[in-house]
Amino acid sequence: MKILIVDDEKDILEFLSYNLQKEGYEIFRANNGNSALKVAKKEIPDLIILDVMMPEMDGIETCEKVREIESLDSTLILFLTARSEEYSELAGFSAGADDYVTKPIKPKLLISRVNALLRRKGKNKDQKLIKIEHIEIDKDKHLLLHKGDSVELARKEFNLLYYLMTVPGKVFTREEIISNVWKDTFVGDRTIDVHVRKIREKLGDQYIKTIKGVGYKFDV
Amino acid sequence: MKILIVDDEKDILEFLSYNLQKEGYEIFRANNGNSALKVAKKEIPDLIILDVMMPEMDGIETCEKVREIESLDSTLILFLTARSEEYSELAGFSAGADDYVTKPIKPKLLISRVNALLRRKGKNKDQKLIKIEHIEIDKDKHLLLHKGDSVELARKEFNLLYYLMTVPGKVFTREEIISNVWKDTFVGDRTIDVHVRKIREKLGDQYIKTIKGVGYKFDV
DNA sequence: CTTCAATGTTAACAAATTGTTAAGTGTTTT
DNA sequence: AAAACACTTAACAATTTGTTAACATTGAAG
Repeated sequence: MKILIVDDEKDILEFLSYNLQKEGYEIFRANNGNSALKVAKKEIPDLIILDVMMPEMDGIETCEKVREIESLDSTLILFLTARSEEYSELAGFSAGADDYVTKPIKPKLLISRVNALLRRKGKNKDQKLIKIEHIEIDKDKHLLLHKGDSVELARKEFNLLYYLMTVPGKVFTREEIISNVWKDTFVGDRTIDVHVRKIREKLGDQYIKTIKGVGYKFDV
Repeated sequence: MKILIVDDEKDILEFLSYNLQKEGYEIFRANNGNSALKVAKKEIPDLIILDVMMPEMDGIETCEKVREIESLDSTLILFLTARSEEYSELAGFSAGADDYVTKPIKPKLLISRVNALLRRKGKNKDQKLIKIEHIEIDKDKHLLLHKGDSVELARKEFNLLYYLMTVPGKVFTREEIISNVWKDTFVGDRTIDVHVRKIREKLGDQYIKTIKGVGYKFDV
């Protein structure tokens, strides 16, 4: 698993490299947007960790450019941002980010987010059982456990939730959701909302988060 | 272990009976295809040794008819054939044969083949016993125990329940069920429902659970 | 703080899926 | 040969699921 870390501060670059290397990831670094794009094209990383605040080309802009590169369309992007910065979370997501971590960085949190994001790509590729904190979903058994209790979901609700959980933290656009959960049938936008609502009714509101203008994501 | 030997030559019938009886098998005989079918239906042998070349109904035809009899679906069939005969090995196997021995018969070879075939059948015996809580199912003995009481299921009902119990909790789609329990015959969707209903009638409703839009699963 | 597009909510309706019964056919047992 | 049993299907009932329309609410941008 390759991770490209992009930050203009050497200390942070060091710090993140060290922590993620310990987890067994192969690390590449860049200290500005242009260099990041060059390395990314060459190495095709599985994940890019992007500092939002950088001189010249900032994280948002870099993200947008990455998203225009076809060979990188399965690469995930995670933003680092200071809580105080004027960049809104929304701007990041609508630029195509999959997740977001605020500075100051807590290594354990970051690593768990990175692991969650990359869950699908490694040996767990076709994993049909996903556990995230106190939520457990088993596709084969069509079973959803919430804090130990079994929760019954209808087929579409189940498939939708399962799809969101395949990459926790990642924002799925409506387009992605429709093409994956509905395959070939065409349905209106409100249909997704209704299903999301039904899942929230049964599981609680906190798990499926709406990113207005972008899509939905599963997060604990 | 019961073996039915079918040949129109009395000498061969004698010869084989003698040799296999020595091995401890219970032997039945028939000197033509029709008589073979009659005996087989009554005795349900574990193995049928069939001469391919017989007057009236030949071995291939007899084999095909045996394969149509449901109560004989776990019976093995071994063909005897002269090397010079025009019957191809392929024809035998596609009729549903499990093994093939050419004449002239070498007793040692035949016995070792018979032992091998029946050992394999016997071996599966142990693997085909599944216990889940207070339900116990034994495929070879065709036996189902529910809280210590024996419950009688018809063949298809039994096979269906057994199949669901091979992976408790897993949801099996109708497709999976049909291709595994019905093999090559094509039946309507309602057929599965009816069998499920009959099992529920005898065992109680709680064990086979319907996952609407997905399939059925066994769960305690 | 107002505006407006995006999303949330509800209830009604449509569609899909499964359950049930009974009847026909074939097989096994008596 | 009759009776009992097993299997399948058709027809219909019951239930669940999926979708939409209509309207309410939200929240980001100006």
